[in-house]
Amino acid sequence: METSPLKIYRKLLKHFGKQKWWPAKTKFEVIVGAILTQRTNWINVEKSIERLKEAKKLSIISLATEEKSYIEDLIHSSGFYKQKTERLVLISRYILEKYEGDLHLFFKKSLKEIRKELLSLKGIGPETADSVILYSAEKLILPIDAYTLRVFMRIRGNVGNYNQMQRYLMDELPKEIGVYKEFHAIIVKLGKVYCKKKPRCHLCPLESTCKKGD
DNA sequence: ACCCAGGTGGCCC
DNA sequence: GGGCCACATGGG
Repeated sequence: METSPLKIYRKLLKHFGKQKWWPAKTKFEVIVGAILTQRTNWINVEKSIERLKEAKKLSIISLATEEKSYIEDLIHSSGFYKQKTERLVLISRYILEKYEGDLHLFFKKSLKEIRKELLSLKGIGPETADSVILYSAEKLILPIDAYTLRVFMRIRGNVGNYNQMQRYLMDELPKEIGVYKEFHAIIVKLGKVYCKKKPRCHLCPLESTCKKGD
């Protein structure tokens, strides 16, 4: 029975194949998706992103200046649409005002600085910040989501809080952006397919290591 | 009619 | 530090 994160990662890779995250065309689209998907099914997020694109509002300048009620309408399908509109507008205005609307300028800063600035924005918590840093800024940090905590809880028992889980996994995994990107994506894939409330452990690739139940 | 989804902030102790 | 709640839609 092997429970090391790297072994688990390899097993999941073999089972599911590469996920090739993040599904977005631009760095800014990653940020928008990261905010919209907070506690929300990705299908609903895709609809919002499509609507933003059709309306030609998927840009820093548009989201920073557009009427909020209009953005609320465009992202309606993602739920929590008032909060999320606030969050999209806030980060868009931040990048516009502090970095001339140029994400590359923002991402030239150090990982620590970027993380600190993202976390200072209301509505950007650790997972959203780390997702933006990994998939948009493409720097070395591993986002921890509910699935990650659940999966490792089932395999190892108590896993601690966000920071402890993150430290543990980043310490165990090869320090490569590509690995981190795939690892996070494939854990989400596992969570979507198998680790629902009713575990289907007999089909799960981690069956032998899973303690079953939470 | 429930339950959940690629969280976060506010409040409480 | 952790526990609980509001935030809201759409699919199973």
